[in-house]
Amino acid sequence: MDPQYDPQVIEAKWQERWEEARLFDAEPDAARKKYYVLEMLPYPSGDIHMGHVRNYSIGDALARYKWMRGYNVLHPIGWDAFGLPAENAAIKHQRHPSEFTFSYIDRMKVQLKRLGISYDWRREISTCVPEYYRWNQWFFLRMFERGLAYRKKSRVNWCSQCETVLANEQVVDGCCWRHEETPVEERELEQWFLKITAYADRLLDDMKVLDRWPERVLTMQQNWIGKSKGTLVDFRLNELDELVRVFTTRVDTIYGCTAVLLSPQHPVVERLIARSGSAAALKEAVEGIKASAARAGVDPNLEKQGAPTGFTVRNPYSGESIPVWLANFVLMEYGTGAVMAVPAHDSRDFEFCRAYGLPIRQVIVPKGGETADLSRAAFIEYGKLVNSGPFSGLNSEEAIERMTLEAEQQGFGQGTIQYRLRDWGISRQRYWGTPIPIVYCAGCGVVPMPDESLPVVLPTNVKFTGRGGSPLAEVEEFVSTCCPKCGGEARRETDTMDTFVDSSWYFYRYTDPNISTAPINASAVGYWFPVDQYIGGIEHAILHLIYMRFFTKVMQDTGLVTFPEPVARLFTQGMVIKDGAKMSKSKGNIVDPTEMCARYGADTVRLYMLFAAPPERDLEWSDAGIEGAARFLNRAYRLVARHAERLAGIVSARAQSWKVNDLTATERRLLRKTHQTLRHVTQDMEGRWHFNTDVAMTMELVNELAELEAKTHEIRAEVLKEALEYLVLLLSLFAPHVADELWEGLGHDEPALRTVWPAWDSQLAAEEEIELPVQVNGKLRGRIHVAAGTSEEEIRRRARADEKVAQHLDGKQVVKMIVVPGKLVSIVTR
RNA sequence: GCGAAAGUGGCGGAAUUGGCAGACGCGCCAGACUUAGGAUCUGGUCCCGCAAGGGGUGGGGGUUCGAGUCCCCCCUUUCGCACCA
Repeated sequence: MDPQYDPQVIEAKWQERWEEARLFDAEPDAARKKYYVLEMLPYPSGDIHMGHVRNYSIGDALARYKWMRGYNVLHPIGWDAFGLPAENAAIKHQRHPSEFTFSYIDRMKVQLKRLGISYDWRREISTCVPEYYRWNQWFFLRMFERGLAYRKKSRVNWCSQCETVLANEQVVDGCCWRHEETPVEERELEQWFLKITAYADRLLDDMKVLDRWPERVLTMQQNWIGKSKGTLVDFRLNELDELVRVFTTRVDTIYGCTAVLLSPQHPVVERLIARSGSAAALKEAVEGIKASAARAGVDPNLEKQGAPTGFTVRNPYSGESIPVWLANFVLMEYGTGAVMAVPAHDSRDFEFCRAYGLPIRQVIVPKGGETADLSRAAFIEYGKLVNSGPFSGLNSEEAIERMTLEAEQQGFGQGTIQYRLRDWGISRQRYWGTPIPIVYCAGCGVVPMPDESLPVVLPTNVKFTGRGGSPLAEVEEFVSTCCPKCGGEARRETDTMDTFVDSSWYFYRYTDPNISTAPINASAVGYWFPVDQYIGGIEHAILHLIYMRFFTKVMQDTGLVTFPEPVARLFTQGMVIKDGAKMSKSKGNIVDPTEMCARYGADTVRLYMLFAAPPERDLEWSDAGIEGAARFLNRAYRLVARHAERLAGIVSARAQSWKVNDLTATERRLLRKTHQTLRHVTQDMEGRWHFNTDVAMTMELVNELAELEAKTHEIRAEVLKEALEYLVLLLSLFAPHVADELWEGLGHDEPALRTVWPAWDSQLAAEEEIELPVQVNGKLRGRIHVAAGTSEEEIRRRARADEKVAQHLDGKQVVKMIVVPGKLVSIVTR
């Protein structure tokens, strides 16, 4: 074989061979155990980036390992192909988004293939083709039938950059998730929603199945769903016949309520203005609070502001009359849009009431009997009730129960559960997405398209003006249609679906990507599911990863699947950063993987991605670092190549056939390192996933081999071959092309992937001579060398006898001597 | 503010259960080969000290024969949530 390492030649050769051999094609096979490795599908933005490379390098190492462990491995890839960037490019260049999308897919596919990831390319899918998105429509219709897809007018988040609505999950810090500088605006729009809230409890409960998901992701989802148990209480207005309903989790504090606070958007506010003696002033106050509430949405440190309405309500428990105020921090979207202010026991109310001089009245005292200092802050913990009429003396927990019951019996309130989670708004006023299969008929109203009529195909003759509004609304042939029910004139829905719908079920489609009679093939899903390992970025913790779970639950309810959760194990990898910041065009700190592949080869880039940091942490790109990876592969290649020809015909000694005593000291040393490395990597692949240490150990093995090269004559060919073969197999997880080249050089016809992953021999891996450090009073004073299995008594004797140790023991009395087998000896003196 | 994770050489990082801190790689220093080197190879490289020795894992305290690792307090960074009533 070529003594020089030429990654470009080698990588082209093996990519071709793998493809010819259909090496990564997987078909269901009941006789074999399956393993489904999934990486998040990329958006075809035009170029792959280092984040992709990292993601796929991790997945590929796992997939290749599982193949060699005898699994039938499904490892697919596809394209999240609908979306705004293509449409924006279309507007800019006056070409169709599909042109961009497909040319970008072609281009990224070339780049992706250049990496040599073990994908079954036959299963590739693109979400923007009618054969795929018709099933989005199909799912929508199933949800519509079940009342899970519904239409309502509501205040929604509008991104002026995207020119469309965003779901709540897509708003980050008051700004658009794609445009971090663009604050979302509020608009009133008729929108389609998916009723994810109906699944809130199941999304929470089923987390117990997700025991191999990162705790962090589950916590984030839990917080997002935000379940809280509380009480609704009606306060009657004294001045007019209206109720103001509040939600509280602390009804036990209600005797300390000194005001009721309204969101400026609360519907009762209009009626208060109408009945107010100073309507103009009140109206002005409302507008002022509205404005400051809007700012509060963006600036969390904004001071609490409010204004009295001049109206009062009656506390249904105490009968007391208390004032009604407007407050900028009361959210219309959560609870009822009104809260009871208990300044003594809620820090926000405390801040508010103190600012406006409203009374602060303590009704809870600490359980232990100590006093709570209410001059600086509220006492917000549970405690014992005081000054609370008949409930005085109760503990908070008990009081909440009793007082809620009281409200129910008296008819002025009830126990309830509130969620922070809101329904998923999926309407987008854009073109490049799945048409919503609905028509509006003057006679029949909102009419779903029948299944047989699917797909509702995106028309192609669209003008991309960039003027905003749904482009489909401008396409008369699309909009005007017949009502499927009565045949009369009707108009089509012109919004398209959020692209997160596409990615909510794509991983099912991989199991049979071309099935045209149903969204998924139940028997293929039955074989391959659940996804054994999903790998992707943490940024989808509460976007994609919650939508996906929701979809599966709907699929379970419609009988499509039989399980509640699609992904058994999730891994979230860290970002690739440069100069301390995420790589981005705007920062100009992008390192192009394709360029790196051209310079160093894909194996080097991939190896570096795995070596530079443990996978869950952020990885700082280093130009010098990748040089190191390249050097290592060079060294490894040349090392194996030097011996390949001589060893090609030799049959390797699989470890078991050797008796340890048959080996020369040099052979023993070589095989020890070999099997130690094999042990480390194997154990790590089974769960810990610190690939950086796996690569480091493999480097150590190469270093050991290089060091022993001078003594090659002391190593039998079969032994050297075993060591080199195992080295190559280890390498094949991280740098598969060069590994296959070397594997072939060592005399194998089949790629390394077709080999059974070797088992380490614990006898060979064991150290026979152990160096034990000896501490005297906690300080390292000497080292002794003993054979493995030396008795403790002998170790004690040897430790004392060590010259340096003896010096430190001189004239002292040994109080204690601790021998930790295999670790150290610790002597304590007086 | 709340929650989580993290803090180790000049840098990325290692130390799986409380047991030799700094594996592996980068960088740097010295040397070899060379017309040349940003190639390759050899040696060195936590700090102070000629050495013996001493110090050292964000800071302070504690438990222990022994702490990067466990406990308490504090600081910093990153991420998530942020008036959720």
